[in-house]
Amino acid sequence: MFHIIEKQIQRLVSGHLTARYGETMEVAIESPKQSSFGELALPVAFQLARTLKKAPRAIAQELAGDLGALPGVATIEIAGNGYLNLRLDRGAYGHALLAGGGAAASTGHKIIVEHTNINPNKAAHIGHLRNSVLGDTFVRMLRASGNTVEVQNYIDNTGVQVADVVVGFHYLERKSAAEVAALAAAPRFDYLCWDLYARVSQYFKEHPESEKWRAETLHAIEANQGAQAELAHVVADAVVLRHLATMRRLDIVYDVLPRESEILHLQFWATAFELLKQRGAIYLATEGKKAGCWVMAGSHFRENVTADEDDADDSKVIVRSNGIVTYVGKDIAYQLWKFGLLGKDFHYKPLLEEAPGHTVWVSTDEEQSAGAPHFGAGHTVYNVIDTRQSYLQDVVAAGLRALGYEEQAGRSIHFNYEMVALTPGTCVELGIELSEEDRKRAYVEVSGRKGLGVKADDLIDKLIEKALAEVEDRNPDKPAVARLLAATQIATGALRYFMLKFTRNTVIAFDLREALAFVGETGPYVQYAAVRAGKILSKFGERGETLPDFAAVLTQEAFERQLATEDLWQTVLLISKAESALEDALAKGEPAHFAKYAFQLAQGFSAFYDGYSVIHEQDPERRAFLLWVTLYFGRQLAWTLDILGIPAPAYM
RNA sequence: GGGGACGUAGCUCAGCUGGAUAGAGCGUCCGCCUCCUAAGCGGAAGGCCGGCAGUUCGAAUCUGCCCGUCCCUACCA
Repeated sequence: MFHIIEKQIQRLVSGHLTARYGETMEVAIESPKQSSFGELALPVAFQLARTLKKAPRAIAQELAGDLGALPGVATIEIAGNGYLNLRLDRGAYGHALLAGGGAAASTGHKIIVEHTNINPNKAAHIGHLRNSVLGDTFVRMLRASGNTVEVQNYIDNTGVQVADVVVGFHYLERKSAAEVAALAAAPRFDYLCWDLYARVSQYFKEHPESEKWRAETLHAIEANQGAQAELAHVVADAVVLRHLATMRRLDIVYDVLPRESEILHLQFWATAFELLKQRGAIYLATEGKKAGCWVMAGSHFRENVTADEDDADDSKVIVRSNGIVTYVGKDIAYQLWKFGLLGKDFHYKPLLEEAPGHTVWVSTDEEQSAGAPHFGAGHTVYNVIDTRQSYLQDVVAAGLRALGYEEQAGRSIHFNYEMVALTPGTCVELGIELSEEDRKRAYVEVSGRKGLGVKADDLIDKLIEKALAEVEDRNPDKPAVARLLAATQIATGALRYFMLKFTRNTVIAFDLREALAFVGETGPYVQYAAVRAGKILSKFGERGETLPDFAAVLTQEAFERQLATEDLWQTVLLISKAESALEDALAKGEPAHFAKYAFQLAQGFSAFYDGYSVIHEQDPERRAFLLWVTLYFGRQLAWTLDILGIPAPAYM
């Protein structure tokens, strides 16, 4: 509701400025520093001061006089050096809230969000969790504001990481595809791969000559022939299913899994390669370290480098001298497909039903796409990828530009975020051994290669265990199944909120104690507010009472009387800002901002809960009003939690 | 060497395109459950916003320089 008023005033004031001063400008609207100053603050007088060469306060005075009555606004005051502070007409505002507002309008463009993208060669860890939670929440935010969104989870099933685990099974363990398939059928095959991957990495370090196994394996995989290729399929397919299962524990699902194997087998890369060569985006290096490689010149993706300054050292290898394309090359082909620019499409087959009525599809090279939605061909593409890969993302975007797709390159957005690292303290707590130098660092990077990290499923298990103990303690009378469900929901809420509370460019120094916290600024705190609101209403029902006819009792005059109480007005105002908070967070591209709003909303309700006894209230009008606030809060918080992907438990 | 991010309370972090007395959580200390679940609420202490200069009516926010931390700069991704 608040955002509607905000926009309306913005429009009216902006129109007035154009008419009065001939100034066209975006009218900024802020919240006053103190709530006692009103609900909206306009610093326009400051903005105008420059061009009009007048004191801000004088301009503010003029504006206050000229603007006249604004709809929904009770008073306009001049404050400070020239602020215009507006107070809303509380009665009218409350009454409008009761009547309800409109839904978000659809934009019509398809937005593609690519996230998760975990190499299918080991278990998911907390770093991957940040990616998935960030991506999934952003998707929910986009959808809640009316966008059509397609969620893609790119599977690099032919890359070096999968190859390394295949090396482990084939050369070190000497296992056949059938034997590995049997292992893969057991629970948590991804954990087994986690250890093997670390072992292989260590083996390569100690026996550099054995790295030829990796090259052989990569060749076999790319050619899709031989035992290693078969093993790669077994490993990658099984681990992908494990990743999907892990993410589903956090209510994260996908629409389609485009796989690198199809990028190769369906000649996506070959097509892109031809395009890149034809348009001179890449060239064959003939001398130096990169002789024999197809490279992209540094001037394409680096600023401040002119073509004649181009240094072979700055160039990026797209195709290795042994003929194998790099990840970046394949990603350029993939990006082209995402925008519908490649002139080719995958075939698709249903992989599994992730939720009732929701099927996740996977790319395939065999024609069997019956019933598949039309994937790809997006208008805007968000790539949720950690910030360390900025360089590679720049190369990919440069690839699009070099092919003449300037607009699409601009709408290909690297939704970057910082890594999750471990504090040395947490490593000690988890029994992870650290080197001398690592121990001195503020934090150490999670590394799959070193097997250094906290596995996602382990963390979720821990959270559920802790939540269950609390739930059992508080709800001994509830059935075990229901308690487990509540504990699982609390764990999900705690984890998702934890991953979201940091802004994207903050390195999360993962602290186990903080991640396991259920008090303070946490998911469970927010969930608890929802539980309490629900409890008020269920207790009310248990007493055999029925809700009043709000429209009849809560007239505009009644709202005016009730909202004259300052803290109640602040509570209602806060509840009405959910849509506004979403818009703000989307504009900033910062899910953390929306998570923060959820927390503030819960804080507001907790104070309300403490300060007012709803069902024991004697005055009928006040009681109806308090009930309405409770209902309104419940509705807005449910909407907010849903967008954050945080479930609302029945009790806690 | 080049590119980028960061430095705000004891700790972990928010602070929007400059704006009114710099915020939150944790931790510490003090209060609050015969009353809708205390995973809660109220209060207190705690800050030269890394440093210096500049831009201006006004700077945590913008610019430059310095100090410190981190990431990237692979024929890994």
